Amino acid sequence: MPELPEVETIRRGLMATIVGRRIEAVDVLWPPSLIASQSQVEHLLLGKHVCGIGRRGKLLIVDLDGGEHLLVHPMMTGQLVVAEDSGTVFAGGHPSRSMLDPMPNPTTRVVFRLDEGRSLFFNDQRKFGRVTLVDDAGLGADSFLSRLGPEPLDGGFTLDGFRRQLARHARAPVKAALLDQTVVAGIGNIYADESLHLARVHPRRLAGSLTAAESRRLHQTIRKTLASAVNHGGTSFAGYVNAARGQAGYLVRARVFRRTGQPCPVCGTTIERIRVAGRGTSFCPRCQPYE
DNA sequence: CACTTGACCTGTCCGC
DNA sequence: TGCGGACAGGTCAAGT
Repeated sequence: MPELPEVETIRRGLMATIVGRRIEAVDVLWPPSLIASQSQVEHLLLGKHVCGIGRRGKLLIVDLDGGEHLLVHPMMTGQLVVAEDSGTVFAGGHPSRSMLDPMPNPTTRVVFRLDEGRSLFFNDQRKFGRVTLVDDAGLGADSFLSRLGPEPLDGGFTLDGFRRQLARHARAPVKAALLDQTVVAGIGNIYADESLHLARVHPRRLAGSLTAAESRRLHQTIRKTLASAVNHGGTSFAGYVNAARGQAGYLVRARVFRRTGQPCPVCGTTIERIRVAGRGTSFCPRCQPYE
């Protein structure tokens, strides 16, 4: 469930805690989590310094000197935790367990031992997440990275471009289009529902059926919703603790996500839950009428 | 090409 | 109490 705001929050945490550190050892506890051969780990990873942390959509990019990069996709339950030998926890991500548990914990898949007594733990309860080692060329040619749509909080996410993408998916539910990472990068189930509610658009409306005003509203609410979530440190769930900022703050502000059966904050109508594009979907039947 | 569905996982919750 | 099944969700492969 880490979407753009959660990954951006992780990125900021890692900027403050592992940039400049050297990788001294890599412990692979569950091999499928790390897409890199033993030889690559030994020759391309060990001894390298972390020189920057980037992000593209929901993908975190750890830059190493020597032109190598670790692409981290948390998928649903992946988290990155930085801890010191003393036990101090510095940064986190979406949790499946409390990040204050001792590291490694039973969900730990890969451990990057760093200098100065620090370690970066990749934990992933459901084993869907991946850490992939690529070089500069691989960064550009990566099939996933190169196909991503624009960053929604950058100038490249224009209204005209968004409308063209909606037209391309004219016969799909608009929510399916929002979840398509080639349309716009970084939106997942939470912020799709939140953006659609704020824009007063029913999630099952066909993308090609939106009026000019509706697509303009949706373009705006995507940016507004994501920016707000980034400012609040992303959406947290039970057990999530970010040592730098405390509990991440967006969930209590959610308007429809995980609020099935509760009153809509705008009109008081009961929030309903339906299935759209294979995903659980919450919406307000009054604010977001199908017609 | 556009769009939908199932597989991948595992912890949790539900009904019997 | 225990068990089977549904559910959660991001991406990709395979299907219509």
